[in-house]
Amino acid sequence: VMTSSIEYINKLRNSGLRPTKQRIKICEVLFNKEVTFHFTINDLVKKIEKESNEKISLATVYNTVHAFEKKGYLKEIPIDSNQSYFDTNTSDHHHFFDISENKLIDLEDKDVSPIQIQKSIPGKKIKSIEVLVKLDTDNQ
Amino acid sequence: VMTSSIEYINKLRNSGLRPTKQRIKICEVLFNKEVTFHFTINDLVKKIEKESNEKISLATVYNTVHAFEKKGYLKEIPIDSNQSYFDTNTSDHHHFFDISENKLIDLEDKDVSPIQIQKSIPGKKIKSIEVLVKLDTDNQ
DNA sequence: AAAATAGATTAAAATGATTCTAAACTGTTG
DNA sequence: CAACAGTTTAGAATCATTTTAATCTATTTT
Repeated sequence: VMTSSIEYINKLRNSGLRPTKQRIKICEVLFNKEVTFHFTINDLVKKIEKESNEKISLATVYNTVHAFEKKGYLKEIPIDSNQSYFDTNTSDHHHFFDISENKLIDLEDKDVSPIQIQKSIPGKKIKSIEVLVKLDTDNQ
Repeated sequence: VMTSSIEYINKLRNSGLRPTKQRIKICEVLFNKEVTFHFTINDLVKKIEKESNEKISLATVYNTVHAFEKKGYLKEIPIDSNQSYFDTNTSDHHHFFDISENKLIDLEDKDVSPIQIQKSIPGKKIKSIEVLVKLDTDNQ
């Protein structure tokens, strides 16, 4: 899916985010793909450096990723780690986490039986349900 | 459940861990309760300071918690956060995470419908399945 | 179209959780 | 008791992330 930067500019403006050079570049790296993917901030910085000549400050990458997350263009995936993982696939779905390779793999909704929670806490409502299936090498 | 330190000494010895003064104290703080609970390293340090007069080095607390986790006496719960959460309840169960209060709540096995994963990855086997249900304040 | 302003970017410093280091200490074994 | 391996410790180091405060830029106002 080749998306022209005009579309990103509109997307950003419509979200109340100024379409800066840096944000447009980050949109291109994140969303100008036919496939969704998982990344850490560190991965993203490397991807940006690789796919463009301009250097973007680390603080800007953090700011932008958080802004995009807040707008719902990215999802953060909680993993047992001290690093944040993000997903450009913002649809409702769960994950495998391959421990030996430190890699996330999407589980489609059809791959996981529907989850029902029979307990509720007064005054609280469910915001999300996330399943993380950890995988290990199978040396049987 | 009042457990005497003799039992912890045996538990530690049987696990190949030397029963040091510090480890026994940490056992008392973690396991000498009729209820299980969740904690961060920071919580635990405060608990130790409160429940005893001896000061334990932060490095020792980290070492011991990781040693206990490896032995299966503690479980780490992955949360979207930069802090590690641990659980003294090592049985198979899932969690609520109350976002506004930053607090974990146990879900009993009966509270969650059985989860089946229909996808498999060659050469990998499932090590764990964890459900995290995020809760938000219900201001309807 | 220039001026004003609100928002964004930046490098560098600060923070905070966690890990490492290397020296002193202690439980265990012979 | 001596010797050894495993532990503890304070403090330094590390690493991801956030903050700071100055500079810059997109948008709005004039």
